[in-house]
Amino acid sequence: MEKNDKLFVMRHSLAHVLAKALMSLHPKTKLTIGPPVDDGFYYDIDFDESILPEEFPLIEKKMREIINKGEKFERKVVSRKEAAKLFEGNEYKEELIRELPEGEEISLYYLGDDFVDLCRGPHVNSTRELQNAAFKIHAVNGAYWRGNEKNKMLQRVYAYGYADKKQLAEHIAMLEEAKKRDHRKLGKELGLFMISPEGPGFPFFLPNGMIIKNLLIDYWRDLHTKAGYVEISTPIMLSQHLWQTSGHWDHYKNNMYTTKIDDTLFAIKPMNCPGGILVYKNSPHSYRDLPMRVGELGIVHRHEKSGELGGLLRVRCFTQDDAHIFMTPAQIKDEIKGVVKLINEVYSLFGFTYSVELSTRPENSMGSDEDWELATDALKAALDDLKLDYVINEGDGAFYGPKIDFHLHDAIGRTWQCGTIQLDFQLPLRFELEYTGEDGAKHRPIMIHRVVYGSIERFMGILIEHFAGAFPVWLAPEQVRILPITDRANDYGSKILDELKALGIRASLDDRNEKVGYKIREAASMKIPYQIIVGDEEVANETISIRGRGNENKSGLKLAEFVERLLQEIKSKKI
RNA sequence: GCUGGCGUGGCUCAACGGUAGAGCAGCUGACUUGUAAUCAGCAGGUUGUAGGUUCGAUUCCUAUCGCCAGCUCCA
Repeated sequence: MEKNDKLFVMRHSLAHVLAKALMSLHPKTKLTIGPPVDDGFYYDIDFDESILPEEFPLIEKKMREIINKGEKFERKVVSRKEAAKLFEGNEYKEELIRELPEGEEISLYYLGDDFVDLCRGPHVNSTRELQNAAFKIHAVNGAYWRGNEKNKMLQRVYAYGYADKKQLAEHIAMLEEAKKRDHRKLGKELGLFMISPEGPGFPFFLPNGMIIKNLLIDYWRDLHTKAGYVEISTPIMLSQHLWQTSGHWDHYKNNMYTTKIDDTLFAIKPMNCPGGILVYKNSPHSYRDLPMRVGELGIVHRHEKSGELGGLLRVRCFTQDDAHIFMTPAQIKDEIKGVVKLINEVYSLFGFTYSVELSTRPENSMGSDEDWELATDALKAALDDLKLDYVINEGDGAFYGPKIDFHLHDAIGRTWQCGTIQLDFQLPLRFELEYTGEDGAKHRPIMIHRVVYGSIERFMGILIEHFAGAFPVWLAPEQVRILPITDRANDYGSKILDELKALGIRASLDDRNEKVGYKIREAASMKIPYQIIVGDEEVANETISIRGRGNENKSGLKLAEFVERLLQEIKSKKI
């Protein structure tokens, strides 16, 4: 949504209508801000009583009344003094006015003669232009003033907002559809994973989910071996001393689980890097060894706040498909490009669309300005070289360096950081890493921390929603199910099963005494890519009938023909 | 962690101050079936947990745990 385009202006105007409606229903409300968002608009208010969902229709009715009156939006430029006087007693607006840069015009927008808001605009001329607009208040949530958890929590009233009823209905229908592909629901239905109340945020992989996880890992290993990576494994728990050296103790302690062994404090690793660094330090290195690309499927634990957990997308224990690259400064750009290409290859394989963000230095960080600048520039240069579109996320980097993040979308359009490439000058310094250069002198290597999947858990969550549980054949926990029509075909089915299994195909035989319709229904609801149906006819002719996802229906096939096609699909990782 | 909502058998849902009900799944039996649910029977919960109010609580109140949405934070 472009700023100032029609939809944006409409939503923004509706936000003012919402504010006016809220003010008229609750005169003690203090208005703060109310911008348009991707699917509508919201308004943040400070009001002592809770706005409850029961009230939504009432608010909507009030909004409709305002719209039907055809009230005018009128812009008025005022002095700082006048603005301050007008909003006296509203500390939020006072703060906003105070922070407006000297010399900037302060504009107000009146809506009718009894409502005014501090606003840059633009707006429609009259609410008459909103006659066709369709909106629906759908939530009220807490939100900190200016997004800072130290500030007061306000009430954010959210509404969907579209140009007309049809578009609104489509959006709501889309959300309903999206619920069906929620990975938590599918994870349960398809037997992929579970999370027990005995371990909030600690996912269990069930047999079907484990098949997918292992396949993702197999693919990852293959890809990385080809890309010149080696693999290590480092301990899940290491001494406090190590985390003090790495800086995690100062910057990340609140998220770390610790335990005492004898008299020494240990921490369960929240990140794999310090372990990887100990491996690097285990032996001397020459410039000839660099770049060294060292991968690790590391299980990390982080104490995320309880309210932040959600399915597989945000957990407290996850497997990072991590790797650390140790290199010379001259190698930075090529290495970053190499990783970007790797990530792109993987995401393309699954048909994901993703967005790229470059995150810069956060407040609570370590290292010198020069290093940060150098690192940030190197990341930018690599992205520019590859001509990738990206947005800059100011202050969102890791405490040890800037990063490039790759964001994937879930079913309801939320984005989740998965892949990330982080450049790090700090840890090599703290751990005094070195290599011997061509000149015979010691030099300090630079590190890249990078993940492709991000975490296998989160990636799988996205994957489940992306495919709505209907995984590509190469990933499907069960690839083929054989359904005999009567028990006269059971032996034939069993023979087919043996042949498929011998080829490494994940197949099963449903020889229960049920009608074929029942078996089909069950196999289809498990989203199994192919069903082989065999009855008297197939037994007599030594053929098979297949049912593929997507209504494919063929009979009189030879098993060999089908197998050939199946193996091809698996090998090519067709989606 | 914060704000709001929710928490009934494996799953989906009903009842809502007066001894918890259905469908699916499960088990048993019958049926041998041709492309998305064959029929019958049986079994299964004291309503997240702990208190409280009440003659009586799944239903009301308090605390607590968990889940969901959003905020904050993050792979």
